[in-house]
Amino acid sequence: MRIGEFAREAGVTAKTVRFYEQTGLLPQPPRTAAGYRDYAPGDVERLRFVRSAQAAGLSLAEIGEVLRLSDSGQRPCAHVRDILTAHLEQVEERLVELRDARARLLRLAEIAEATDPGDCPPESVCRILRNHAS
Amino acid sequence: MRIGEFAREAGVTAKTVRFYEQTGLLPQPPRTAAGYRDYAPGDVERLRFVRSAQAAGLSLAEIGEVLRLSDSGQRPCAHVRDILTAHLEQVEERLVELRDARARLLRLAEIAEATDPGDCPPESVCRILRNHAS
DNA sequence: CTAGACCTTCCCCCGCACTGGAAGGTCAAG
DNA sequence: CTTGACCTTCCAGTGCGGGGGAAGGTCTAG
Repeated sequence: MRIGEFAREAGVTAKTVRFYEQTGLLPQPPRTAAGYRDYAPGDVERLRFVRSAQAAGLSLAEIGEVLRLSDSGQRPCAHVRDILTAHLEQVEERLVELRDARARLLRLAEIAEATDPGDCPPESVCRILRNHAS
Repeated sequence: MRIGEFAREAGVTAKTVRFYEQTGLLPQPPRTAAGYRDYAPGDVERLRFVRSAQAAGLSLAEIGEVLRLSDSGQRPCAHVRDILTAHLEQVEERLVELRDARARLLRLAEIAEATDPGDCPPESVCRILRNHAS
């Protein structure tokens, strides 16, 4: 199986596969006589794992840690649990920030509705956006 | 007023001020005989405007558009409203994504709780993270 | 035999908003 | 006179996850 088909099987590009190999997420596969990468059908699972871990919000570095643990024969379960917990906290924090941002934007939109361009003193850039930094 | 004080007045660094000048957000100020940037006290308002607009979620590019409109004598109100509306939509979308991500993480955490390392077949990397991409 | 689809390595580039550091000039206080 | 705080320009790097494209080799169908 050459790199194009291998990549398609997991829904990524050949570029991405080479990149993952370069960063150590995928091992270097054997090569054909012509120098082409030659993957076994079963190799796709590891690539798919990378994608689902990514979909769960893990960074490539974190995925690399999990893979290295697994490759060294350990069960990465505990480490995975830690990572998931940390990510959950980050997501919660980000949700709070985003809700704040939404509240700010709604407040500004309200001000924008109530603002007549004629009211704006010409010396300021934009009344709507002013002085709401706090 | 030299750049350090000017920057402090708005809560940024001198580096940032130079960067804003370089990207066209701030005009080039006059220089002293020694080549130092020389700001008038009133110049701080524009810098503060940049920071509050940024706090409202606008990118520097968007802030630049608003400033250019304002500098050309136009009222940027309508444009500002458009930008705010677009940002509100982006924030809503992002909130949906994050809520999905949280749900995924909670599901995975549940699986992690219920998983005994002994149950994991050695040939897969990590059962917790597998096959939950959808 | 040739077109075109695929593969290789290589190096640089994207966005975003800065930040770090080198090498040098300037100014006020002690 | 020296120290140290400040300023100047210029170049390069950060993090993240790849993407663009050149220059060249290989394979397969018609």
